[in-house]
Amino acid sequence: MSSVEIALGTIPEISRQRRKEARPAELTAAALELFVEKGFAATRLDDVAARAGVSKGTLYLYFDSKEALFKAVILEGVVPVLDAADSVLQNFEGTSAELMQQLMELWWRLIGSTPLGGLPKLMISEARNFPEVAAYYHDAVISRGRDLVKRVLQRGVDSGEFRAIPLELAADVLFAPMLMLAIWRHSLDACGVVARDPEAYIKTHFDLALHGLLRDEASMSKPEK
Amino acid sequence: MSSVEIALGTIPEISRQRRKEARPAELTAAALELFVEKGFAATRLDDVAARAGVSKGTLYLYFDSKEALFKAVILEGVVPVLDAADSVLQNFEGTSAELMQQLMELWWRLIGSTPLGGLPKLMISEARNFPEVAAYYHDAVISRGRDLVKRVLQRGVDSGEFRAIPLELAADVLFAPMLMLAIWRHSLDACGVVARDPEAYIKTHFDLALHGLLRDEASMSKPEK
DNA sequence: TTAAAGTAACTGACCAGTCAGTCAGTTACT
DNA sequence: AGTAACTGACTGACTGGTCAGTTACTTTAA
Repeated sequence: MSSVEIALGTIPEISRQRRKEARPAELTAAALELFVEKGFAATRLDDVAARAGVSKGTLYLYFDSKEALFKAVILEGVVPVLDAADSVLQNFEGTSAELMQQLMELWWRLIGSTPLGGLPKLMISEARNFPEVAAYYHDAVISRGRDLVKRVLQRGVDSGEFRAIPLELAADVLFAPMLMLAIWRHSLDACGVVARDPEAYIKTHFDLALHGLLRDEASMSKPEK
Repeated sequence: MSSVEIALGTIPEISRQRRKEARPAELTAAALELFVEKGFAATRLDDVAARAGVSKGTLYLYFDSKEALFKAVILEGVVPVLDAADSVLQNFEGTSAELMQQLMELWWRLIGSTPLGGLPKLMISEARNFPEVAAYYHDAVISRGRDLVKRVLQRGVDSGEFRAIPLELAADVLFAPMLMLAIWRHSLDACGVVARDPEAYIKTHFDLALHGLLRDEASMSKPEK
């Protein structure tokens, strides 16, 4: 009966006032985890609330509907970080290859390896069920990210470091392995399959992106031997 | 009242006997489309049945449960094609670069651009909800596909055409852009966003995979100018 | 200092709609 | 006449969303 000794929350020593400010973020964090794990439709709001340490009723104090919660998860997850990359690009001094490596590692550290790394999987899974959110995500994240990569490539081409390649297409091609790394992590890798080592994967990707597979260009034009 | 003039199926002129054989495939085809579009949980069996031109009751004559239908969709989609690639590899005469290009185009023609191209998205979305199916898919498709790519790479390395690279990682990295191409097609590309041109995308990927970004290797060691 | 009144945050039982799964009955073929 | 294929109304479990009631804290006043 007495609920005194049952179910102490994880962070009980905070006043309700202060907690109110933290609640939306706690709820969206819980929702992100569960949406990524189970998908939007298969996630129960009771579970989201429970994981955030509140009841379902409380969830509805902060979000009007399940769909509103979904949108909040995306919008909140979208805001940060992309600016950080922007300023790295602006102020960078070294070669474009180095810049590229830096950005790849930055992305993995700040997004890929964090809970935010689940967003690509989530957005891919649900895009067709939430076209407006998908459109927003496309404009706010994908276009911007692609632009960033394109600018790095352009920088390399301008300096003569990179070959001339179709920027738009190359940007997508070069970012795909990073996306897949994050996606694996939240899908098949999460069910017992032996996962890749992210560092080594990124290193290999970077190496291939720069040098390609061929041993040397000469052997292409000259007959072998 | 009379259902005579309502809702003629698409292929009405076939006897029930003969239809019975085709039903499972018709149902899994309809289910694949809807699972890929909406996800497993959000897909209604009434809709699957309707799209296949039957009632829900009929669906249950062929599949025991929604989950059984899901498994059938995956298992059926998995069986074909991979063998075709195998034999191409065995009998190929040209350079490994040519072989790689052939296989990439083959994959896109037979899988990526067909309804089967939805499987990666579906499997990624649902892997954690169906770990056993994911494990099967991993063994039957992913491992085998990865092996195939590894063998192509090995062939190139052995002949001196390719540099020595970590096979396992490189295989994943090089296949990622192809997977993403198929995934885009069934997620964000399907909601109004301007889609890439697959041919051009694959061409760029192939070019980058072979030659990399750098203009020439020499410029790496020598100072520029 | 304490107690009473006030209020914002929170709860969980409940309701209404949905959908996987069933089965008695119908239809088309032999 | 017999039967295999098929139908669609039905049910029971589940879950998104609501709201009357409870709890934890603050303010007022004696």
